[in-house]
Amino acid sequence: MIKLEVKKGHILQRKGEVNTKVYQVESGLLRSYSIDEKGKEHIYMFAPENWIIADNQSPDTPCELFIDALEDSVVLSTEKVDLTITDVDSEKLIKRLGVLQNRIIMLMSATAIQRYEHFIRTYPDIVQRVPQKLIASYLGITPEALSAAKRAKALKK
Amino acid sequence: MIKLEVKKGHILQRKGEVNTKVYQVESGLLRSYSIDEKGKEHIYMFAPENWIIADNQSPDTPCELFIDALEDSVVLSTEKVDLTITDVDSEKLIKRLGVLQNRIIMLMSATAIQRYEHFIRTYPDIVQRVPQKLIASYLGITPEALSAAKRAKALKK
DNA sequence: CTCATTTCTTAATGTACATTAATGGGATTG
DNA sequence: CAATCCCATTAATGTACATTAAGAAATGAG
Repeated sequence: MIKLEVKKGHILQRKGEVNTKVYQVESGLLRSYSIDEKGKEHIYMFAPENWIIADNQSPDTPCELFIDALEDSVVLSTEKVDLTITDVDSEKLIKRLGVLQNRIIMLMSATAIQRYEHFIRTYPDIVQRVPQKLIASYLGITPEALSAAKRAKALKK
Repeated sequence: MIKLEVKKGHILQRKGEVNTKVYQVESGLLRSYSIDEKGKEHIYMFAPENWIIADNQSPDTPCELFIDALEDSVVLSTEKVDLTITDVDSEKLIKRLGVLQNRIIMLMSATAIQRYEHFIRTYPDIVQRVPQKLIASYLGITPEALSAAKRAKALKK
């Protein structure tokens, strides 16, 4: 287990690399994201203080995600193989499955603005800390679409 | 742990109920799905033989998903609270996180036809067993869109 | 086998969001 | 302080997919 100090913008993991590490955020903010064929970024997860972030692929396959720092951060890095079964908290894993389940249902059934409202309710602190365009990327839409959706909503009131 | 024989079409769990059970499929095929405000179904997961299916919410909150049988099935039903930590295989949970991760990335970055091709590669057996409209529902599109996408693809060849 | 039901396909139209491009406002750095 | 960069917004146009409706094909029940 190694403690890392990472500067904003530093990339901890790249897609295609063998992914053997799990990162625990002590302070700051990390994110994981994919880049599609057209070069567009899609944020998979934000990881503020006390969150764990990693590529959920088996350790012997190349990973799908990039991980980098959105703020100067302090991170504990652990080798996946060093995590014994007793270390892994099944309850936390199940909780995360629940988060991903809700995310998938939202992506399939909710409009952009509904997903945005759900996000600011669920992660009010992150909204304050990152630019809107990154939230749009998490929601699966463009910053322009998010901007337009908020305007349309404001007009209705 | 109870063994259930469920007929095709039987609903094992409804949205809003307290969700205390985990189902293990011995034979047949189950699915979990949500129904949105407009009454439209969105399939979250197919569960053929040897799969485990459940709502990934904590056992004290009302569940998000319906679970029913797409074929006559035999299912082992277990109370979540009866699953001790030693029962839960962390490795399987992590593998499932990987599956959900890929699903989310696909939903955010791939077109309908790309998601379809990924699906038939990943679950070739399920394609044979369920109508196309259910696969469309899993992919997050309408049956009409899937039909059109396949036609467009065939024309290109 | 026959009828009824479900499923698949096609086509016309509608809509949410993407793309592109331009503009102005903060923030950041030399 | 000026120059630059990043970010948010707006508008025009484009596109993927939804919706609606109809008919054809497959499936299932009696």
